[in-house]
Amino acid sequence: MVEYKKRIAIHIACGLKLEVSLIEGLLEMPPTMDKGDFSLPCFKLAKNMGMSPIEVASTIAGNFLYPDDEVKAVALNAYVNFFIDRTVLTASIVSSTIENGDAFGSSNIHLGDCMCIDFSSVNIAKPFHIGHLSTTVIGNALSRIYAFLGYKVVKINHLGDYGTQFGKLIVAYKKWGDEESVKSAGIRELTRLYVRYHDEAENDTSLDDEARTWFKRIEDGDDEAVSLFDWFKELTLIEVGKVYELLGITFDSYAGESFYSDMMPGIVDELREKGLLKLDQGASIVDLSEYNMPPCLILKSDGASLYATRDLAAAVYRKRTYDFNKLLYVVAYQQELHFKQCFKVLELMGYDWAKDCCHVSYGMVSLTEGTLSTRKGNVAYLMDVLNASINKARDIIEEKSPGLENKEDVAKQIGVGAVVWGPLYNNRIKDIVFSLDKALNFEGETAPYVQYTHARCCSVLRKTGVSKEYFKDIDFSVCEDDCSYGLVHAISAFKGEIFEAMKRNEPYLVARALIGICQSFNRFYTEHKIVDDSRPIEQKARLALVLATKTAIKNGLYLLGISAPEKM
RNA sequence: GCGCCCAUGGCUCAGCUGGAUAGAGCGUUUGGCUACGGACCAGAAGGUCGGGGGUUCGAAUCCCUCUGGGCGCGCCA
Repeated sequence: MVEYKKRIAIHIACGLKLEVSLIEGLLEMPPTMDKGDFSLPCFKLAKNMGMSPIEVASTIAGNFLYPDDEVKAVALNAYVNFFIDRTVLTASIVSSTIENGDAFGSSNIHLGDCMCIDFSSVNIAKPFHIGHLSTTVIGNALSRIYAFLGYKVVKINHLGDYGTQFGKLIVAYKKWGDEESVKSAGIRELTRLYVRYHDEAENDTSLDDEARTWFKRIEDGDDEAVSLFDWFKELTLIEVGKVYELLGITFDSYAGESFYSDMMPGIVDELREKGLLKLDQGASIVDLSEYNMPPCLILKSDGASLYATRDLAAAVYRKRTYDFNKLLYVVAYQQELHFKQCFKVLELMGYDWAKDCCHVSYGMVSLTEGTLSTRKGNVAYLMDVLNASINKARDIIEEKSPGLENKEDVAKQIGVGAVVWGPLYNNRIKDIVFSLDKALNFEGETAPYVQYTHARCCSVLRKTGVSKEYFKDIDFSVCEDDCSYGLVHAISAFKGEIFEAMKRNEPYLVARALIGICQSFNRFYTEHKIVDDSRPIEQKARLALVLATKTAIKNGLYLLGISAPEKM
């Protein structure tokens, strides 16, 4: 498709003696299929050539010649519409899809490049709730998309395992908790303790002093403090590990905030040596007023490091360790200023790779009851949501496919897919008001719909039992109808959307491309009889289309981190 | 107060560097299983693209302004 655009542009440009790139930039996708595969609006050219747009269009169309008549030009008002030979294009796209199989849509243009991605970043002793869903699934999808385009990807779970909050937790545990309850209820018990701490601390300020002391003891390596903290950390990792396993997500590194704590003095020294550090109201800052930003706080007046200090240390460490070409932070938009400041400081430190750092921000998640808050106990645990969805999937399977052999696995694949779909289907920046009903929707533009379409393709292919050998010498001229050709277009668009998704760090482009393929396919499916022994030519061509569709859907779901069951 | 972001049918959202009648899904409504999976498909109703200016042959898209909402703005992360 892209190749055709280029070639069409060359033919036009040569005829008019103009730059190819100019014409290529003007070529666009027509709004409807009856206007062809590409179109050229002639308004701008008309200005250059001193003719009316309509005259230009008919001139270009009249002079347009393409070898073997493979592409035809038709003038329509001020536009020239180009029609590619449907049989030729279908053959090219379908056969390349089938040949490439699992690699269809992939590329090696970024081979040798490295991308580090900081996402999910769970907090120790806090539950994995729906507020973490976006960073987790968007980060996972981007990891796969980049890897698909050749990148070596390093997935980092930047654990929130540092701060006074852990002192608070220890205080709460020692006052109101016990080993047994924590062992049996895990994070939920820790959360209960944490919430209680905040309730009690409202009337008792001495608690905060105790908390600070306990945190200091963690930092100083005090045995009791450290072993409690390590225990909480272990419990957390076991529990979130269950969610990651269900989601099929793995990490290459769990280096969290505490991991960088001993690198902090080095960063502070470096900032000082480079003359960036300034004392202000007792705190050490990097002044960014010149760049129209508030100062970046490096050290508190008591000398303790801050959030930004650790992120600077982490970035430097990652560059040194992985030598990335790109470092993505999948973090909510609330922290936009923080990252802008960090990246600017890195730049001022003389690191030209600061330009490779990118904050991939996304919208806030709230419940209909209001903002999520662990402290206020207003949470929806991700595991609960996933289980509700899996249960629903199981019920539907019992009803519709009682004979399915691996029901439980499939219920998980579909249930998880439905929940994960939400943040992957819309522009990242949109805020989300979480609704269980919507998360558990299995109809329309949803993951189960895509999975269903995939299973349908598999079913047809299974029924005919054809092998790879069967797909030779296919006559695609029987697939020239709008419905079939629309499907070909949808499959063809998929490849480009993967690239665009990487460029914009927007997985939803892949998800939307998938929906497009599914809608076209289901239309095709109801309009055409695919399996038909009496018409072997049609059957072969259509089955090839089915196989190509299946391949594209499978790869697309993979990129989004969603399973593609063959039966459901 | 300053800065960033958002605003498209009842709801949730697409709309590529400005281009041909603004597209989907949900919901509402009318139809379609004696072909290969109805978790599906076809049709209908429903939009002054938040308001107002401007640039342009052409604006949902770019600029200005107003309104409404979200987020951020020094010792939390």
